[in-house]
Amino acid sequence: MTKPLLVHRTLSAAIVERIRQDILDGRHAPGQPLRQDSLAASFGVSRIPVREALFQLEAEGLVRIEPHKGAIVLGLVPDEVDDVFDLRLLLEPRLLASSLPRLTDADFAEAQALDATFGDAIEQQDIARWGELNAELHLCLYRRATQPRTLSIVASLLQSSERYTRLQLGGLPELTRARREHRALIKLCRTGDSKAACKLLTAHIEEVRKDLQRLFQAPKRRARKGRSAS
Amino acid sequence: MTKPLLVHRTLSAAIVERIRQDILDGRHAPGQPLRQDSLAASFGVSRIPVREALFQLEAEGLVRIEPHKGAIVLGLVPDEVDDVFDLRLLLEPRLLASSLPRLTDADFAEAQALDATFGDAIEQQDIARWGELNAELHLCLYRRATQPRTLSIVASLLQSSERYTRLQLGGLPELTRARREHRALIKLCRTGDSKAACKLLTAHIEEVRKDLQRLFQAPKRRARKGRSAS
DNA sequence: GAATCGTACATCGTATACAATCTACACGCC
DNA sequence: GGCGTGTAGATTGTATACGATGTACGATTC
Repeated sequence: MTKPLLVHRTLSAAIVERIRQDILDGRHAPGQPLRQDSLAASFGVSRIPVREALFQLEAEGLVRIEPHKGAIVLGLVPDEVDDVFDLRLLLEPRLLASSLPRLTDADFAEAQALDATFGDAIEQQDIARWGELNAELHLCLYRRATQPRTLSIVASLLQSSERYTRLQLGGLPELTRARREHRALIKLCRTGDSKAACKLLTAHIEEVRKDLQRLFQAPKRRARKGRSAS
Repeated sequence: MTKPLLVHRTLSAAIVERIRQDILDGRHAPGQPLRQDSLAASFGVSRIPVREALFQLEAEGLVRIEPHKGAIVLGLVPDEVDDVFDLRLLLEPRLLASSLPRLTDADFAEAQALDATFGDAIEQQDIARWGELNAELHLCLYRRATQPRTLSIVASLLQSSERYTRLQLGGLPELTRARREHRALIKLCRTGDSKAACKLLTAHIEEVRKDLQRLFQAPKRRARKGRSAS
């Protein structure tokens, strides 16, 4: 499996993951300060690896650190949601077009395996899992692209998306639709029809965005603290 | 001004800047390992702030850290140069179009001030300076855009560009042309003609890219170590 | 009573010390 | 001779300890 959990090379890396999950799952609310001492105590480690973890999370855009004051969890800004999905629509088809001709059978096999695991995660309601599986699946299809910078940007956009999409955790119909689209996408990629595949990919991302927009408008308002204009 | 220089809130932040400059200026060659001990000794500090600086530089894409092995300076991959400029061409006009209608007189004044400083830096051959001034100038024009994520991505792309363009340090004609284009761009932005401004911006970025391509082909080959396929 | 100052506490930043891991080279075995 | 093994040195990772900075709150002054 992709979750050995014990094979983190360093404590810092393990703690990054723990805190990241806690933020994504909402166990640390936006605006909430993350005290080094209390985190260190809760993990049973010293503050050093906690500090390094917080720095990494700041680079990922999940927290903001102010010198001598501490780290606070950043909130979800509606502007940013739009921006992230605009960027995905702009960049992912480009990546796919570049990567598709170079994809190997092994790549397709891996994509299908990820899709299968994705299906399992849906059945088991494993919310924490299907978000990252979705990201892995997308990245798997882009991996042969010759655009390393775009690739790393998209990886980070996918992770941000995960944070948003995790809000709609229960959405069974959306998930099964997403999976259907994934399977169709993989199939199309195998045929090598780049144009059609990009089109489908675009539609797929649009659908997810629409799901999210519906979610942002319909239910109760969410907190918007934790991020000032910079 | 935007260069307080002395008021780094922490040692880590100051060291980030020092090491970054050393890499950009080529004092640390690609592929070269950065030992925590020796860096700490050369700055007269302990390894803790050095470690934190290295983590930040990894997030910026200047070094790669392998657990228990250390940090090495990343090299310039030709693929990435293309990628970075493609992304700039894709994203910067979008930002400008969004920001332009909201730009204030103060913003324009600041842009012109930056341009003037840029001119001074050219005269004084202050290579370390004009790269970041160029970035500040571009960002100044984009600052009112409602796309926070794109903004931070472009900021990082501009910094990467700086690394490339710094190779051609001597290029007086390229620099004066760049400055001319900047002034024209600011003027156009003042008129509010978004379409024309974006067109000029695109041409401007294209020109810089061409300068760089010329540089990559003409002179001797550069080292390409320090980055493995990931 | 409002404002300023100052002190105590909480929290962060950095130095020092120790433990864990990696690398290189010598040794022994097949 | 090739190849695994093991040990010493180098380097990184983490814990503990101390100093610096920020914040809250009460005292003092006008």
